[in-house]
Amino acid sequence: MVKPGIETAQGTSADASARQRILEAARSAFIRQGYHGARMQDIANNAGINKALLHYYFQNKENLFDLVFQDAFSEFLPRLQAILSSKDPVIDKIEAYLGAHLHLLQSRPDLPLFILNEVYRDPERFFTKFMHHLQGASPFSILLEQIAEEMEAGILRPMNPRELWFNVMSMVVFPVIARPILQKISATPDREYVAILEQRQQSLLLFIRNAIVLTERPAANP
Amino acid sequence: MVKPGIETAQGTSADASARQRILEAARSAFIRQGYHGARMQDIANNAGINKALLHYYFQNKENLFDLVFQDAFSEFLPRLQAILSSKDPVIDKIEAYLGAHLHLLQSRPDLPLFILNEVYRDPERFFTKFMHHLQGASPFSILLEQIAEEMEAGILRPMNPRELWFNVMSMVVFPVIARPILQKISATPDREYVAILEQRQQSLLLFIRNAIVLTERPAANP
DNA sequence: GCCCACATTAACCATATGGTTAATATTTAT
DNA sequence: ATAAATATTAACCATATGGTTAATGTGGGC
Repeated sequence: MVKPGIETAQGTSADASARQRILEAARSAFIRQGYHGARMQDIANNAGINKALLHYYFQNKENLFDLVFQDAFSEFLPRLQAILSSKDPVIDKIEAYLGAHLHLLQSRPDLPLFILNEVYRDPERFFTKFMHHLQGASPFSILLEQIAEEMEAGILRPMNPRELWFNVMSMVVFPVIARPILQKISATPDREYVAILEQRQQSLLLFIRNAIVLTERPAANP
Repeated sequence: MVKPGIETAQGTSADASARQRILEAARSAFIRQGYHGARMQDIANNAGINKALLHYYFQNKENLFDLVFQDAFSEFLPRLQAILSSKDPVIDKIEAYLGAHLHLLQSRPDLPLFILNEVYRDPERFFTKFMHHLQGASPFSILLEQIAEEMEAGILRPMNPRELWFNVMSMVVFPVIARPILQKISATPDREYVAILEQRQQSLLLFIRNAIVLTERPAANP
């Protein structure tokens, strides 16, 4: 009856099934109900196992949550950093970013709110536990410099580089997390909202390009 | 010992003090911790009263929450609707909207996440309980038509009117609710982030104008 | 066949939590 | 002054909740 140590990786193939089912149930619960809203009992039920087995594998709620969160979070930040680390011009990076992040959001639309809530629940904890690796000359700092350079070179309209990037991220993420409200107040049918999200890479790129590119201004779509 | 009926308004002036303190403590608790995270005991303590008095005035947690939420929500939606109902050109409406919403967010930066979470907690409940009044030819539908008209008139670049509006709202709200993350990954000092938010009405208007206005394209700031 | 490590469970436990009761203050109207 | 109405409290209560214990299964190596 020796308990496994603090969980870090997948575990052996033998326990993959139960352990995996627990993790999936936990993910679903935490993402949909938040940390406080999620119930260990529900997670156990949905995983088809006893509640004690939860603690056998994952010690306690917080630990289980951390694993789920770590998983979700690492699905988002590293991908973006990879894109931003290329040598392409800013507008190309933006295009790549739009594709990548919008694609991710298509399959995991609930991740952003999940992450935001955890940040607000305990900012200190979040930064020390999940963002400790992010510091120094991160891809973002590099991108900001690159934006500034292209502005001086007359390629991009002058503005605060940070704001430019905030704008881009905002337009990518917000329509997904605020979908229920936006859809309601704009009286948009489900189908049209889906259609908008699906072709958003193009329309957003156009919007952004018009907003920021100085030379070679393309007209709108036909 | 007659209990008050379901709470609707302020109550008499006599009980304003205790009742008001409770409401403020509740608002603080719910907004910061969410519905599930907030504790009735904490609310009572912070209001400096007994827990039983909570139920004397507000029956139960859900009811208390609803009052707080109703309050918060009505601080946001009606204001916007008022702005959108004017007869001004789209770009002017956008400017007014930017000013109003950014100003509101300056003083209540935690409202959006609060609202979003409630929507996700129980969408049905949210729509039936708090958005029942919103239907038919709402200010938003009218705005969308107006946008479409100005596009046909060659004033605005052609695009999906809904998307245009989603973009505007996104860029207003998201940098506020995602501030902790955005600030961290972009390594922005507190002071600069505040500065950005404070002058955002101008920079955003410029950004949006460049993105959507066809004729009379102003250059960037000097 | 049997030991041993791992997996799984039923039954518990302590506490937190939303909510109630019945009694006591305090204010208000007459 | 006094009675009615309102405000406020201490003590409870039922249940939900995260977590533990001790026993039982179960599969593989020898």
